[in-house]
Amino acid sequence: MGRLRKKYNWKGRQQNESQSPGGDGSTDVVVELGGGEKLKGVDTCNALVLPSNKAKKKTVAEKPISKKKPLTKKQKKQAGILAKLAEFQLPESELKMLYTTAKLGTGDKLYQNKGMTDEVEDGGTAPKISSLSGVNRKRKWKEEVEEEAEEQQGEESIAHSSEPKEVEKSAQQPKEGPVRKPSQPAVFVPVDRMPEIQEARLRLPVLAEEQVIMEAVRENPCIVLCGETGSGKTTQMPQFLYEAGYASGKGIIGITEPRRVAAVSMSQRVAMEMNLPTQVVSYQIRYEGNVTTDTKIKFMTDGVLLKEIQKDFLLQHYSVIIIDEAHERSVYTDILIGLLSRIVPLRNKKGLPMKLIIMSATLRVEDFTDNKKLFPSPPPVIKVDARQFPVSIHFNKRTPMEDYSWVDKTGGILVFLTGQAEVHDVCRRLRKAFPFRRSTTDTGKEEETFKDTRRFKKDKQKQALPRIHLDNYSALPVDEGDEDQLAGVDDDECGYEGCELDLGEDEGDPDEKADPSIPLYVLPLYSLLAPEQQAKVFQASPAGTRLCVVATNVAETSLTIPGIKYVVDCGRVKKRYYDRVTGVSSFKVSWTSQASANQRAGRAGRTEPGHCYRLFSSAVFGDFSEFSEAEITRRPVEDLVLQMKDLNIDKVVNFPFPTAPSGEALMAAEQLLVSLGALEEPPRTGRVKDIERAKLSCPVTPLGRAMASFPVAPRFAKMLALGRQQDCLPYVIAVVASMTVREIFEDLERPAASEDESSKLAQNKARLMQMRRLWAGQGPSLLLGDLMVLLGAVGACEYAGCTPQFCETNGLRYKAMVEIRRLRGQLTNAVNAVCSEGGVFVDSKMAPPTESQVICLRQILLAGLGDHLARRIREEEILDPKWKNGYKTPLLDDPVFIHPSSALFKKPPEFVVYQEVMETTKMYMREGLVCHCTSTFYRVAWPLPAVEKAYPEGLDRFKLFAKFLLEGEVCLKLKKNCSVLLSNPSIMMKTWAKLQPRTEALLVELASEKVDCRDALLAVWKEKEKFLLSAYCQWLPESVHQEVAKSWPPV
DNA sequence: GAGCACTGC
Repeated sequence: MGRLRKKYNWKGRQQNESQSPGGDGSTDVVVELGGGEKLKGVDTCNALVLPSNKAKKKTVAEKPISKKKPLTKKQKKQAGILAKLAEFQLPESELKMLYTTAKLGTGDKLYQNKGMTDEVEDGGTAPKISSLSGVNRKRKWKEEVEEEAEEQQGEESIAHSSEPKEVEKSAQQPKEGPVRKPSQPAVFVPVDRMPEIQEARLRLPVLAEEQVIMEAVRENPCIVLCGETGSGKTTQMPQFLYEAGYASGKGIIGITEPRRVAAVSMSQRVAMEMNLPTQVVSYQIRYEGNVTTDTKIKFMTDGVLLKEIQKDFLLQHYSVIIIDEAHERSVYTDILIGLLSRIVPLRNKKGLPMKLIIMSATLRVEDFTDNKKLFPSPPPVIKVDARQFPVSIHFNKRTPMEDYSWVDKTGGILVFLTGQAEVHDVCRRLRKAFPFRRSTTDTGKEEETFKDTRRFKKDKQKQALPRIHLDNYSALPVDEGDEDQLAGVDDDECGYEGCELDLGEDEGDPDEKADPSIPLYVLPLYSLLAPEQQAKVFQASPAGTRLCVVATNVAETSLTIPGIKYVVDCGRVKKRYYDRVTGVSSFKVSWTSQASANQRAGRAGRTEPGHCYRLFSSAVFGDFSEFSEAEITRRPVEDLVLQMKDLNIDKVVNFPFPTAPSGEALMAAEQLLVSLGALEEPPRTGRVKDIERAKLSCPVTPLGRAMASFPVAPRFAKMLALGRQQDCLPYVIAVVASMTVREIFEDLERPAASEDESSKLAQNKARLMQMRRLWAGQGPSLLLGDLMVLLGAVGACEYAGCTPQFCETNGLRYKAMVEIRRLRGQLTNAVNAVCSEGGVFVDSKMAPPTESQVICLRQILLAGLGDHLARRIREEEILDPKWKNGYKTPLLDDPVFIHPSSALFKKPPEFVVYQEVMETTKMYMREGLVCHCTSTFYRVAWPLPAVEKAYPEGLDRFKLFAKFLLEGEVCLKLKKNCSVLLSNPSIMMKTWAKLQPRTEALLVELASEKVDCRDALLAVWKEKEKFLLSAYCQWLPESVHQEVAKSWPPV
């Protein structure tokens, strides 16, 4: 109890008690709980929602201790002063004005108005209290005002040690003006929280550790904070830092989240808790944000901060960076940590100290702490408890290997499966097993469900699955369900071998017994599901039913469904795999990790004690890997490498990755970037060792820098960089945007929820096929293959105003189209930023590309995908009947195929370029583009058919003609001189051609008579016989001049 | 002749 009083920032935590005018403590608890209940379903916060009985008890118990006891003595005194001072207090409106003027002066005054009622006793001298001496503040906070700057640079200085030395330091610090400030503050910035918020905060485990955490922050440049979901770290850590003055100077507090929704909702949540406007607690995500010059706490997605580092490597705008959800090990998070491990010491050296706080939900932090390359002296790890309710884990006695999507155990509420198809399959089986009848409620949903069942019955029969005793289900009284009976029926239906094993386990559990008696309200949930369908899981389920969400991994991290008590976990995940050698992608289902299984289980304990049913045995669980691998080790890294090169990190191998990508992956990235012209070509001569080393440290080129400024994959960035030709940029932007956004077309194969829907799906399918043909165009536009379909779809959708209706009738995914629209906007800005005279804009009425634009577009697209070329396997090469219609690629032995959904499927061209190869039932190419190229291709040296190229306009026209003339293509008589030419004819086309008198002479003469073709030349020679002679002779040694002159003109 | 989990700039 006494301990609580001494806790760091105890005053901050209790201020509501003393300040809220009418706040009487006793009712607070009730009020708070009421409020908490209201929050149900919102769950924007990991911690503050859904107070439970347990939480209630805790609060009640805690309250008299934490509040009343420590307060009475001092607080009373303060309250007296407060009251007195309040008489002189300015009205809120005037305070607001002070707020802005204060901003012009010292940062310390900035916050006075906020906590005025609370902190007035300090009067003009801002309420500065050392964040560290906060422990003792109660005793001596007034005397210690000066101690404020005590620890300015004192990474080493200890909390309460206010030795004379330190005080001296403090005296010097203020003089330094701009250099002192935010990251080593010693102020206490009051926050005016609502009483109920304050109350709720106090229950958070992380609050109990505030002192420890803040001491660690002050003493160390970097700390690691571990706390599971429910600890409150995400919402509270920024507040601790704010109160400790880390946002009082010029620097602000930055927090990165791996998802946009989290960044937005957390900023709103924290703003609400702190009673501050969103101009002060703001967010920034890819396409939007509400950051202002007043922003002090900024939530953002990790990619946003990475882009900011490109603009200002030292992140001088920030005094603290918090990396949230670091355990997820997203690539950007990993890169950020690596970069910040270098930025933080640099900032300290510069006298602009900065703090780094890495927050993780698991204790797997060795990759950060035991990595000497990353942090030579390991950062301290602070662990915080989580306010989670216990979850009983039930393992299967035996793990069925064939199929794991059982129905009999889904008495729970949240079911984890691996993919859309499974989700829909299990949904319909559950609906059948636990029919949801609308007798008690209203709406026409019953019908839907009924039809649904019928429809799937048909489906089932089609699939020749084991017989189903449908009668058993429908006859089963809704309120008399018996688990065993149902399970038995289910056994029958699925015919799973392992079905017999698990029923006994649940017998003793009264909760379980009751489960099947309630009809289930079954909802699917996965990422690609339309948002309005997704939203259903957050709405109240119909009366008399029980919510059962059948979900993929979205429910593990991205979406938190309120009120989950039971979790059923199949123990598997579908993951994307890349073959590092061939670049082929595939999806495979595999066991998940222990950490991930525990995370899934934890979803059952958010509101009350829960249960987790694992459809695998504990032995199998024991074989799971402890954690999932870091993403960076499982995917190509060319984008990351380019970003790093742009930051002048040439030797990417030496980068302090928390987990490094493989050498192969780095090498492949470097090679691709060189081939795209983003990196300088490494030397090919010299010592082998040096050559090898140089291959992994190619510096970035100017083109590479431009590419790095485009927020898309390097291949696409290259296309954008080339896009200016022939006014193609708007098209390139549209194509790149649509290739970047995944799943543009609605999945029309998915099972429908009703007959209405199913007929609609069929209709849409037919229409989409028709539209695809239309979009693919005719004649030359067919050469763009599927990209023309994309371009057509995007153009048509935009033309129609990008409405949900248009998308629905044309089989387009609305969310994807909106994303494309925003991405087009962003790319347009990015392109204009690099090349201002371009003046590109997003045209909602973009006309289809002209023929010459199509040809140009094809070349541009090929520049980014040059190595993704495939050649049709000729009749005589077919060694296996399966190779029919197959294509050969440079890197794969096996043939690849055009996907049946491709515009090119029916007329397979000789050559195609593809975006990627994905292995499903076959190796399929995605997004094909017809391709003709000149000369030979790649290391396989395939001869490629020639293609007509548009003759350039302007001076280039004459340059090109001059080149052909010199090469002997225009007048065959000149061919024999080719071998003695003083310069290579191709230099005519070089930008520096002007530097050579002979190029200039030839060009000037051709241009003077407008000679750009053979006919024009012959016409001029008729008039002027000696035309071009002297200019041509400049290209030849004198020894042949006479002979040339003799036979001039060479016709 | 079709089957793709999940994210971030």
